Amino acid sequence: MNANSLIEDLKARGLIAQMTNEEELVEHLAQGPVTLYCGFDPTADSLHLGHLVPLLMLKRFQDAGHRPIALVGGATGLIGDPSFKDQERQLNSEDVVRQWSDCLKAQISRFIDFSGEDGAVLANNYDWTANVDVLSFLRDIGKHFTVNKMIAKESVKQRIERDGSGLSFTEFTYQILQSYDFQQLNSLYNCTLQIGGSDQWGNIVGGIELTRRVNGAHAHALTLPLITKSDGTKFGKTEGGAVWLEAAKTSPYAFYQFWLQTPDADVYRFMKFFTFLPVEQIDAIEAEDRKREGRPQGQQVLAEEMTRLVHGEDALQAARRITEALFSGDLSSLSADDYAQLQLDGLPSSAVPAELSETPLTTLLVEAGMANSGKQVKDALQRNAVIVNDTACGMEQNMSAAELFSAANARFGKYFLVKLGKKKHHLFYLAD
RNA sequence: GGUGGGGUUCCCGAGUGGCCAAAGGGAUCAGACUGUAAAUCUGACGCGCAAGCUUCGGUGGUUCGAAUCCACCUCCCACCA
Repeated sequence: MNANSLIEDLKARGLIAQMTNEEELVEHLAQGPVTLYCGFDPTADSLHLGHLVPLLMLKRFQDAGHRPIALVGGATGLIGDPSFKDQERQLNSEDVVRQWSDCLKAQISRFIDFSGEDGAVLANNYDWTANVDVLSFLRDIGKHFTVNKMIAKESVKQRIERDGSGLSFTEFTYQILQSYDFQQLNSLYNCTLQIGGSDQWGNIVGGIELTRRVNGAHAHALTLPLITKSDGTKFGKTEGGAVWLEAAKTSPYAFYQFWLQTPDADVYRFMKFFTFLPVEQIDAIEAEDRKREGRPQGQQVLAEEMTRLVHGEDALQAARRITEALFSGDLSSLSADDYAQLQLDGLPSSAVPAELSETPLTTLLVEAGMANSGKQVKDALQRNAVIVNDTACGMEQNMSAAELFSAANARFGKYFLVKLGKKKHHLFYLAD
């Protein structure tokens, strides 16, 4: 893919929010492989969906022949980025941040190819920040920043002007640190492009300026749009919170389901953002869906692409098997092996407690993690929305757990598939 | 250090002595309708199957009774020094 078509493709996908001079950037990219970077601060032990777009963007550039640097913010993660945050954040301990940094490194490696001499680079800004002493920092770096400009940045303006919040000097300094990263990466790797979410524009531009002043080098910026949902709610959240890229935190099945439930109004847009399918193909799918009656195929395609990309082919197949079994409506067709497979595939499951005579269903299902409180289960019971092996249960069965979960009622003498509402499933099994 | 304003259930935000587990909105969950979509309508929404239990920054007090009054403490914000 040549430089122009890369940018053209990104535009067609709606993946570009802002760029520094487009012509210059296109020309720069055309002149040969460019080294670019994107930073990921360790704010948790896993990346989540919000990180995926920039991460994949690095991959898009790599696929187009450029060299990405994935920067883990071992240093910046200790400070906290105030950009567009309405509150000061809690500082995390160094140990925790270091641990999280390692987690992120492992994840990032799954998406980008770091092998080979010209392969991608995995960097950590802790390496060039930790040993800078205060005086050098203030004299060599701080001198290039005017507070006037720093305050004027849109990303911190709210915090400075708004009543009821403040901005600590610590967080205020963040933009200098990030600028320093860019300048360092420019020196170390001749990195000339930084990408990031559109909220990073201010920080990136700061880095461009510092790079010019200190290194005399010309650098570029490209930001990605914030992913929004058509209904205005926040993208990437489910009942359980963020959708993580780590299988242990968000199972491939849950991940697959998340994408499958994408609203029609968002699905084609998301396909352009998140998948590597050509834009024409996505447009074709959309056109086809428009013509067909009933259920569109977009969500299916999106869910498969994403699950395969993040968790791999095997995990995708497992997620599909579970989905097939649970939503086809016919549980009687499942064999004993199928039940065992569901469990292996990652359907949430737990053993039936030995003594149930005193345990209401509400408690049992809450303990299994199917609901947050007994009230929710009660609500479902009152509407006959709790189904144990195809038997709908009402409030009057609440104290009948022992009977419902008896060996006599178990499938293959062992399994109980419990459904709460339409979408929550849990496999109970009798312990041997 | 001074003065003033504020801290209410996941979030926003009413509530100034009983009728308050606490208005309203948002988020969320369930039901109907559908396509595991959206929109709409219905219900739930501190905890508990229930009896009942625990909340309104903290502690102590006044009172038959406090989120509401008093004292002290604490945190946040604004202005002043």
